[in-house]
Amino acid sequence: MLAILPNPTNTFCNLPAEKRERILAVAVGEFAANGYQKASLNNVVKRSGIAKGSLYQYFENKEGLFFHIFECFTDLVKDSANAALAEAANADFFAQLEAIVWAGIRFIDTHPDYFQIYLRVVFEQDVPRREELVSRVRLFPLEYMGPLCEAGQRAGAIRDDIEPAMAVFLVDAALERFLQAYAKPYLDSGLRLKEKNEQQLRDAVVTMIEVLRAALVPQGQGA
Amino acid sequence: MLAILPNPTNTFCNLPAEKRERILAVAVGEFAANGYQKASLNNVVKRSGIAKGSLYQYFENKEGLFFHIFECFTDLVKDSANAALAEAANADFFAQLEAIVWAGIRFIDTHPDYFQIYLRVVFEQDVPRREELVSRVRLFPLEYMGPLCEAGQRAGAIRDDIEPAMAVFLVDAALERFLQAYAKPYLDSGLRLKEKNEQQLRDAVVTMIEVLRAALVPQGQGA
DNA sequence: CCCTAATATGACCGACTGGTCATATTATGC
DNA sequence: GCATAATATGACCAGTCGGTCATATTAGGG
Repeated sequence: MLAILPNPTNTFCNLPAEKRERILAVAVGEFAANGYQKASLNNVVKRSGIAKGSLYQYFENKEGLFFHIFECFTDLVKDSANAALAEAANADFFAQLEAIVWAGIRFIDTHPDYFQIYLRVVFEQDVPRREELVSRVRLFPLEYMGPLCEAGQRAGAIRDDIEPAMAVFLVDAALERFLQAYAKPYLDSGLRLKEKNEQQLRDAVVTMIEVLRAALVPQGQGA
Repeated sequence: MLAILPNPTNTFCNLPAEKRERILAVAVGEFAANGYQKASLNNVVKRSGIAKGSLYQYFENKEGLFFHIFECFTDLVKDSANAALAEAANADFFAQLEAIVWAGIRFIDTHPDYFQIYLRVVFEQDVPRREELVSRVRLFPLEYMGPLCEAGQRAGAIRDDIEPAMAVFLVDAALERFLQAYAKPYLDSGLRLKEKNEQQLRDAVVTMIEVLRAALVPQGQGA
């Protein structure tokens, strides 16, 4: 399924860690700030203090650099989600959703530039192999949530009069938009997540999960 | 509140309608296909068969052209939403939501390029005065939905144990994402909206509204 | 018909882009 | 210490961009 992305050269991999990470950090910042097309390799080499030619000994071209960054991002996402789900493995469906939301919030706090790059990939058209990149990230929560919803329906925890796809859609929309709102205040429809303190944020998450539970639990079966 | 956007020149407004609309259509296509930054005015003049200098007699610069296009877009959106709400003025909250969704679907079918430009403005960082532009479009449904939710709570049609902001957030997230999914199949989490026929699409809309109703109606008060 | 004002034109500008390559520097094995 | 391979360098390239401007064309009023 997943086509292979070009790797950095050995020369890059053998670089001292400090230099390697400095270049990567500068490049991540540049792509986050400007998007794929407008990101300038001249800026990257200038700000990371290396020569233009060196960059082309580390990566095949602009795409190669970008794909490597995106691969780092997907690795970080997978680690983050797996850790969250491991902790909530035995909890019920909605508790697992809550764990996913918190993992997302922590991810955005820790790696805002990577999340910004992800948003750009999702919504810009001129990113090379965009749909393939998006699917690499989205496949994970979707493939996880689909079976979970179906299991919930079989167990009677989720109403069975709606398609599983619709349940997944609504949950996915709410969760993804919640994280977008957290990262981009002008998307939060008045929730003002970024102005909330820890406790208020916690309340907002709990409330959202509670409303989703009401939407998906069999009718007449209150919270 | 709303700062003034630069207008096209009189020269542009006095152009024969055919020529004016041809230029506009080409420019809309260019911005939709490439986003603000990568959109090429050289392409616009080439494809619309006018001289480079003429474009700069019609608009102050690239921003001026883009702002004019966005203003056309917001006018179309307002007309579309107002027409939908006028028809559903006396219906209940959820019927009005359904009308909004259908207006959105029709808008995307009729003006796919404009919708694409809107998505770009929302999720790209390098669009001039982006947040102001986004708020011009989002203000409308949000200012409309907020009071409607509060009225619903006072009338007992919407549960009053959640903040109105959270109700608005969830509804807005579901509706907006539904339209995004309709416009961009890789965002639809498996709903496969674009593969549905008219009747199946209608069912999907009804189901989504039904699920939202379950989420927001007072507990124990079934559909 | 002519003069003026409005409009149309495209060659041209400086800035910047992703990418190349001959050359310089450093590391390695003997 | 020397030859060879690996790495680092930045001047340079062709192409594109948004934007300008002197000049050509057209339109309108007297």
